[in-house]
Amino acid sequence: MKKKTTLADVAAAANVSKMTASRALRGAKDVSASSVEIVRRAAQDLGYVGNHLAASLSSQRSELIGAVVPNLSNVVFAQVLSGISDGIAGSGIRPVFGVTDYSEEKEYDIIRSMLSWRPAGLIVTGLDQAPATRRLLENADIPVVQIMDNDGDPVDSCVGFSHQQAGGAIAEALIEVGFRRFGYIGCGLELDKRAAKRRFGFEAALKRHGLEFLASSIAEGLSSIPKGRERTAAVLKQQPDLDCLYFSNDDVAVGGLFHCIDAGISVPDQLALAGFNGLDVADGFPGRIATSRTQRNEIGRIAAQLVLEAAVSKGDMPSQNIVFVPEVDLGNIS
Amino acid sequence: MKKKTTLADVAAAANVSKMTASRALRGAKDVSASSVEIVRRAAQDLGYVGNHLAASLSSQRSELIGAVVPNLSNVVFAQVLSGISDGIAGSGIRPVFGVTDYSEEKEYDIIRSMLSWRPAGLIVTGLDQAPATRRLLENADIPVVQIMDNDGDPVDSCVGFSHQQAGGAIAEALIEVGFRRFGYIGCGLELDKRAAKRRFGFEAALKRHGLEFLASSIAEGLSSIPKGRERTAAVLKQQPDLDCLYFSNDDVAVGGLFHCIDAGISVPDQLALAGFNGLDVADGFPGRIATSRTQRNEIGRIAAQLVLEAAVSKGDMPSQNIVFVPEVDLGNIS
DNA sequence: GTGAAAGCGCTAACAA
DNA sequence: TTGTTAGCGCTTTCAC
Repeated sequence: MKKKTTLADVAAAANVSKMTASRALRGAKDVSASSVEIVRRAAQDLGYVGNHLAASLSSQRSELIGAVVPNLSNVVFAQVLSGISDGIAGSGIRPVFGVTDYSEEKEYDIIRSMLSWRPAGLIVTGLDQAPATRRLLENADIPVVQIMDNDGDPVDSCVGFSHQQAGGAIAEALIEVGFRRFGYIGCGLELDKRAAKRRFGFEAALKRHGLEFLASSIAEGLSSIPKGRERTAAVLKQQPDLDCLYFSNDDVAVGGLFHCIDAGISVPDQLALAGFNGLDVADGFPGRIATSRTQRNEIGRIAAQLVLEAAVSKGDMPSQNIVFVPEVDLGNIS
Repeated sequence: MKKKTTLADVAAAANVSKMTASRALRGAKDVSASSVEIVRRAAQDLGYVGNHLAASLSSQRSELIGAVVPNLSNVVFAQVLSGISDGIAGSGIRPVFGVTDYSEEKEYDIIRSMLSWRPAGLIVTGLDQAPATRRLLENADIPVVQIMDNDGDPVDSCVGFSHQQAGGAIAEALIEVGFRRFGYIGCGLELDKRAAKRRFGFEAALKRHGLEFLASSIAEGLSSIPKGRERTAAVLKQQPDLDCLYFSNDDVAVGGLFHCIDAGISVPDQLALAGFNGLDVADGFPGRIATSRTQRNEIGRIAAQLVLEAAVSKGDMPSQNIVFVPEVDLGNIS
């Protein structure tokens, strides 16, 4: 391992002190243009790559931001990360990510491990962390932005939407256009608190109209197209006389759609399907599914910008609470 | 900002030296069980969160790994990140990601910025970096794993597959089952070198059989379902007499499928469609599209493990070259 | 505009 | 098994 060139090497090559070199490379103002020029050239010649570990340790502020999401095998949280990446573009800050797989233990470990990097801020999915995790966030003394939810009590800032309301809103819309015989199919509600909130909101809306789920199937584990397909078959076998099925998300709903296509059930005429997220792929289907479109990219971007602003203003920025409203899209239903 | 508790505080509280505290918390072996117990308890009581910046600076090895992908708005590279996350699970290493948007400049900046964190290793998508970027990687003196491609000359290790071969393989398969009148529709080949390699491989296979693309449309910018739809309409208008369309990936192909469904073109009887990636969502369609299934999760996982192994063996591990072969899936074609 | 000294919080290397 | 000393490479602070 050849010795890495350090700032001292650059300074020596440029015949200035380490401090001048440091200032020149960081673009500080109190340096003469000529020094900047000489130092820049020396750094270039030596192939100097700064050391953020040392810089952050010394300056007590790191240029890392943590992003915690429950999963990355479907596109939703990937788009959140994409938005975060956009939000910090040009700031020099690098995003560190962690995938919890919807596990509270993993979430705790990930957040703890991220905190040990003294990040400039943390973006965490959801408001329902375990108590120990919440304590970690509260004591972190850095900007924390919880995202993708709004039903609960944020630690600090929050950028999201109410899942309960989203479930209620699409239920109201579906009732409005005439559906009455509802069924529900979901995956992993024991882990995915937000999906559970949607179901709750949907069911509450049904109740307000004197309705209820006539059939319901909740599978364990991650949502997937095959699981949606299989459960749809099972539910329709048990209760064929439904006019609308609400799914925990679009993936599961697409599985339902595939079952209907196979089984010769016309969507939405014989049976309407409703999901959640507003995935692009669901848009062009012959039988469109209804959905609630969420602003995933935006949420990631804005959360990242909040962290940036809070980091700049060094603690004297009030917590923000930014609320999105997912847009109900009934697709080609009446 | 309340002063963070440091290792010294923990050591003081436990009545041992900083070194003993350090060793106890890291689970080093040369510490008595009683010391470990006392230090652990003290750390717990004080809510101590270690400082990886200081630890990494001091030990000259960081527990960060860089992952560079071209984009995160489709699921392919999200699954790569997911695989990386799996591959480093339990190691205490945290992944830092960067999104290049297929821009060589951004890629350079991201990699440079990642290197300044002195990561344990770097996982970079593709083999076709700009010369300056390649130099950066060559001089980085850390394990570098290039992924998702195998057509070219890796800097260090490589986990991927040949896009050229993948294009050739599906072409051969389609010719084998009788297709002769091929068209091509792609997006962003000017940026996505790997998509261009697939087209090249496909076209080379056609040539070997005395065939060629009878129509071709290459759109600029990111691939998307709407773009695939629109281009398919345009190509079929210009050259209706095709029996098979090859797309730059599954997203574009799904767009093509949507056009066919709209236009009443039976897939694959009247017109076969072939994409690339093997997205789950494409599986259940009424008219299945042909595709090449790539092992994205696996590739991410193995790349991460290579970095881990190389980091442990401190430089004396030879470069690896792990080759996957995407599996051709003709769907329900003949 | 520039530099010297001190120290960020930890660990390597050695000594006890 | 434990402690001491000396840094890791940078930035802060303050003097010039």
